[in-house]
Amino acid sequence: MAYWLIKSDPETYSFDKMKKEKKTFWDGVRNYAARLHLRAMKKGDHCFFYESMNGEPSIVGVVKVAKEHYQDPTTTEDWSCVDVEYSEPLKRPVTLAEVKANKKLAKMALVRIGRLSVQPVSGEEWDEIIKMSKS
DNA sequence: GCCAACGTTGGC
DNA sequence: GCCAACGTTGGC
Repeated sequence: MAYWLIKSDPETYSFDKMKKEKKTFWDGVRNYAARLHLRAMKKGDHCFFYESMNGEPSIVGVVKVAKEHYQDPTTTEDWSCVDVEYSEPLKRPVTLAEVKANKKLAKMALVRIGRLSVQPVSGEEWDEIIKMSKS
């Protein structure tokens, strides 16, 4: 079981929309590092859903990988997408500011390489963020 | 709306 | 194959 973090601009695709639709395909990744991570995802892996650029950037919920990577249907070029399904919201959102303020999370890709739209999360980081969301 | 950081492109 | 320049992203 691996953990990931996927970012979305809520104007494009919000967690609320995800909740209503239950499932979506995660397309539009046009970055080699992100593509590498997409292709490493396995069915059943858990992902944090991160919303950027709308008020306070935050991790808002959890989704699961429903289908492993396949050709992104929105392009004929060599890009991948995956299917993800709604799992559960966090008890409360964990903001980027909180992640940055937590020393245990200083190594997270979210902090170090903010622009990466699909990134791996370690088990420790996952647990820590879940813990923060419950406090 | 500005600016910093990163990724990509293209010239050499 | 390196590196500078440019474009884009995203936080503030």
